[in-house]
Amino acid sequence: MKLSKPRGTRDFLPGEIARRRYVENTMRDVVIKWGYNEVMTPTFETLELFTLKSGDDIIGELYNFTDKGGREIALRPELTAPVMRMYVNKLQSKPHPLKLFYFENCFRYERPQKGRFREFWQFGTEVIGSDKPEADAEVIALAVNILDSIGVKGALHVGDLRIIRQLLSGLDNEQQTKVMRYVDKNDDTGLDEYLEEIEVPAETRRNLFELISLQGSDALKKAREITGNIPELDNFEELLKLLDFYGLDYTIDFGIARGLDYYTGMVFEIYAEGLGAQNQVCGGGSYQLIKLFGGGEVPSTGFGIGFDRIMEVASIEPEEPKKMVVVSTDSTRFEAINIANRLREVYTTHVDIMKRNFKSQLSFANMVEADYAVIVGEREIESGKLTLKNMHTGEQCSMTVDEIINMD
RNA sequence: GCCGGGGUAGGGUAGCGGUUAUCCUGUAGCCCUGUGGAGGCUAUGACCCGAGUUCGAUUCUCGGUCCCGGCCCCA
Repeated sequence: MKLSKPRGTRDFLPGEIARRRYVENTMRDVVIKWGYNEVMTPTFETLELFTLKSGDDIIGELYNFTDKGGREIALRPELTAPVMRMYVNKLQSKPHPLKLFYFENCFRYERPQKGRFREFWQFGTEVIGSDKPEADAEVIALAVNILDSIGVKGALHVGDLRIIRQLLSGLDNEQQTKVMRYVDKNDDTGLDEYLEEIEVPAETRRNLFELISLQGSDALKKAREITGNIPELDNFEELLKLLDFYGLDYTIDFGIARGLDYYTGMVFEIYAEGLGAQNQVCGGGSYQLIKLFGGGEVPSTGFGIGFDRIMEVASIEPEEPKKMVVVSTDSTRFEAINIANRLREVYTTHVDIMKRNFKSQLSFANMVEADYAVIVGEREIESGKLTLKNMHTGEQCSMTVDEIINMD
């Protein structure tokens, strides 16, 4: 009987995982250069960590279970909450800003489809301790930089929830959240009905609809016409100046709500082409979670990149190291092992472990697309010079092991 | 959670109410223990699962499951 893997999970075969590691390492190099430090949190956490910010509704999307000690546990669906929990537990007394990054697998009980799996990988960063536009701008620039480094071009959309919130300041928190939810879903009809239901004045309603439809270059100006000169807009304008300075192309978009999440200020999303319905490859913003988790009033800002989606559109390929196959005869098998070990100082090297004959070993070299076959026969052992066969051209020459190791 | 389309060896496929289930490819071995890519031979290996209809189901029906795509939500 054949076993199958659970739904929404994947096996990564040799070539794929090599590509994934290469892209991962490229991204890693970028964030490290920007001064971010990697952190790692547990694969599972207490269920409460995730329900605290999102409510019990989120349980439907979680892999959760009761452990043998009766504890309610969930596999992490994302990493911002765990990292914030870790911060509150361990990092509050470190110098700020704290600049952290992570690359981990996450789990969500959802219907799998293109670019969506039940186990998926997120690459993300969190900056803790600054609510200044400089921090927001750096985080956005970093996200774009990372995508650039792996050859992904995306459309960057930037907004700020404080402006909508300002407009809705007459509503209580729960009502605001509900409004944001409709905005996030682009459900204009539902939104209108809800605003009607909670008796929002007609003018506010009009303004809200206008604000969330604002997109593009004159959006800021128009927003000012709607809300007046509020400090939130000054702040946003400062952010945009910084983004200009970073040389980023962006679209102002007050329609980004990320309403189900915990964002409170700047929000941004990056969309890539060629991914169908799941075209959002990066999402982030600034938020307040630390107080909720028992820490101080510390602002933070960050983003998550959907690594699996990135892999669909990343356009960089790893460089293969030179590959050698040591070919021996029955009488030189032991010497072949020694020689392979020497070659491994520099090259990826195979030696026969199937007791194959000479010809088959050469055939194997061909199959694995080796660059060179290093022939170790009795003649070579006697003369001390090995036969180096270039598998691409078929040319052969005699060289010592040391010469082969140093040939580049 | 909702709506479509699918599932035959490792990969790609043909077929059909009764076949030894087709072909290509892959892999392993041999022809061939000192020179790869070709060829020949051999081996390997499949009807997603369950129930129903039927004398008989891989084929028809239903349910499940998994994959693919869309909605929703997100990454």
